[in-house]
Amino acid sequence: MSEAKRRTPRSTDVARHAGVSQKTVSRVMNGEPYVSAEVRERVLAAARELGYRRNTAARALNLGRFHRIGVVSLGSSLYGPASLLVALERQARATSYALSVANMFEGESGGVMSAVESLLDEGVDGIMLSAPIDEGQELRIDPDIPVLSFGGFPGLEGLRLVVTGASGFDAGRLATEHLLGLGHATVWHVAGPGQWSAARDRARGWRQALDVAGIAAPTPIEGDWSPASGYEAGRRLATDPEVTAVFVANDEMAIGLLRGMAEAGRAVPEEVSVVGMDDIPVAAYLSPPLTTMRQDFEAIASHALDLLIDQIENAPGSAMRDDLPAQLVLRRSTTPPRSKR
Amino acid sequence: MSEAKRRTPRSTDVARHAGVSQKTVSRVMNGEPYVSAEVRERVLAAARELGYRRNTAARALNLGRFHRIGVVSLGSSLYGPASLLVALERQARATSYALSVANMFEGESGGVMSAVESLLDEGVDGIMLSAPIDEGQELRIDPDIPVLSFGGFPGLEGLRLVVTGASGFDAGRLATEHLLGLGHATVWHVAGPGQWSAARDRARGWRQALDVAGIAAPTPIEGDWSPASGYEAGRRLATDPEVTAVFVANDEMAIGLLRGMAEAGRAVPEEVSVVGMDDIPVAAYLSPPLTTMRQDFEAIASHALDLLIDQIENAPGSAMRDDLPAQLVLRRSTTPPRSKR
DNA sequence: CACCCTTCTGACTACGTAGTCATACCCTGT
DNA sequence: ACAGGGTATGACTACGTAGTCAGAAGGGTG
Repeated sequence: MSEAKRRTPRSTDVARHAGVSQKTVSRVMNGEPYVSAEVRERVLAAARELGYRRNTAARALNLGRFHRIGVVSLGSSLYGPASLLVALERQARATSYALSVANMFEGESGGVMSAVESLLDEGVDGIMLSAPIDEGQELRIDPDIPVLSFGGFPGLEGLRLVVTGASGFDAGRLATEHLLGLGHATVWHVAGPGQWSAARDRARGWRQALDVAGIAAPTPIEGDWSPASGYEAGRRLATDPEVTAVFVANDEMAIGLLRGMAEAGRAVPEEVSVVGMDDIPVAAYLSPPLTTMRQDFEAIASHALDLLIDQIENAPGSAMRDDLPAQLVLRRSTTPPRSKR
Repeated sequence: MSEAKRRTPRSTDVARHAGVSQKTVSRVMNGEPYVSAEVRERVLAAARELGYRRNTAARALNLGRFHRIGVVSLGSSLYGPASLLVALERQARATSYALSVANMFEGESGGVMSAVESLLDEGVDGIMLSAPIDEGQELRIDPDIPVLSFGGFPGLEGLRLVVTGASGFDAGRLATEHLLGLGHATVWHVAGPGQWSAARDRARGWRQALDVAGIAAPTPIEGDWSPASGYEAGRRLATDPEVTAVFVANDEMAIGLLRGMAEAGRAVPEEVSVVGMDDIPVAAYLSPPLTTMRQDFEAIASHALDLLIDQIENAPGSAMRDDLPAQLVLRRSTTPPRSKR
């Protein structure tokens, strides 16, 4: 092998090696019909031998599509968004699409738009808003490019949009029903930030379960997903003896709340039952082990990818809305209230 | 604007609009010299007006570079790898490189290679092994493509490789020195899986601190990063009254260990001091709040990107090795042993 | 004033793939 | 034997950008 001439092989090299035309190589690589088994085999052998790999850039240029989906996620290691991202990447490999991630960072204004911009610069065919936040400003994206958002909010008008829920609504509902089913008179709620769709979904589910039971919903306390805010909420709720059951919108805040309760001398679950959300890996090893809601991120990711890819390849998009089921993971932080034991 | 004709504008459209040649538009977009201020301004205005965006595919095809770095990460939501990923994405935006992530999943054999393959198919210019695991098999990657690994292991030979550490060694050393400094006779270690460079780095740091102090290292217990494995380790260590200080290789395992100790009736920190690693967000809200080691992921990411980009653009690579400092976050899970109080 | 050098601009073309279209071949039925 | 339809292959070309090279315009020097 002449040292000087070595460079990454192209389809013409494979073609020469296999004694066919470049176009035939292209056909084989794309699995097109109308190639004889014998030629297909020869081409594949030549490709293998030369270590041929299709040039993505040339492909994209020719096809006018990049086969790439951009995900706007959150620049944090919150378990929910991080897990969704992992699931998305895994599911994406089963498709012909690659994934690009752009994070927004708290405190940076226009975080979503700057993330979206960087994705558009990369040339993505569709955009996914994985942790949609209402920044109070309109989202300006070319209406030709499909957008999938996990939850809607004002400012999305005029986009080629698909909205899907994750499992927030179902989770909120189930968690609340579980606590009411244990005999608690009502259920308090420590919510996520109101600008987050995910937070609003969970709160809606909670409220609906109370409504169905004919119970007036207490004022929810709004946290920021952090353990610190859960701790604050815990300190506050601990002072009210009426509080016997709390649904916390994520496990990180629930951990903070657990500690707040402990410091205030309120025993969990003896005096206060707590349900978290996400089933983070450490949830089972807290004191007490945390009852929580689990989302099936693989299913959510797969569903979202299907919807978005369908938008990219076919239909000229219309808004829709659906929600996937969540699952209760029963541990020791919930129990019937004193009065019912 | 005629409805039918609208499609994404190309540089020739901008050129026509601004009354210059396509090449001049290219010059302006790339910030090349030898363009008069007046023309530059006109071109930029035209580009803005038309919503022009360079076509990445055509650019990549022409340049022969994709300006994309592939990161092989772990398909889990372990705090460490997840945080590094976030930091990498953030730092990458300051460069001209985009990031692609491919996760490997435990239990899937050849996980690294299949992740690498999917990155190479995307056409990345360089590869980063973010959580390098020794799978016991050689890594077969084209020696032309630079690889940066956070820690070395056998099987990387023959690659165009740069090795850098994260902060594992320093963290292990500092954690152990802290515990010895409190007066503990020795320090036990709950390590991560031996195939992980990160786990080995931390163990090396721990062992080195003991060596320097002239203390024989107890046999480390190997976990798998999960709270469950930490719990097992905790139950085991709790039975040995000699154990008064433990350095745990990540916070998730430390949480499991805390619970294992609690269930066995061993008080932390009164009877056993515990140092974790990572400073996960909930660490401050555990019972007791966890003393732990913090890595500066932004610095690690930025350093790694610099090294890899340098490899891509310049030097024909040589192995090197360095390590960044870690920082002790002092909380309440560590205290001097009974004998010294 | 001729010359050269610097600054600025455009025409032409390569990059590697897949779409379009033309064509050659083979089998089946009459 | 021949028409007709499916099968198999190749020549040519477009995709949008930036590199190369040629050349025009302007300014300073001997």
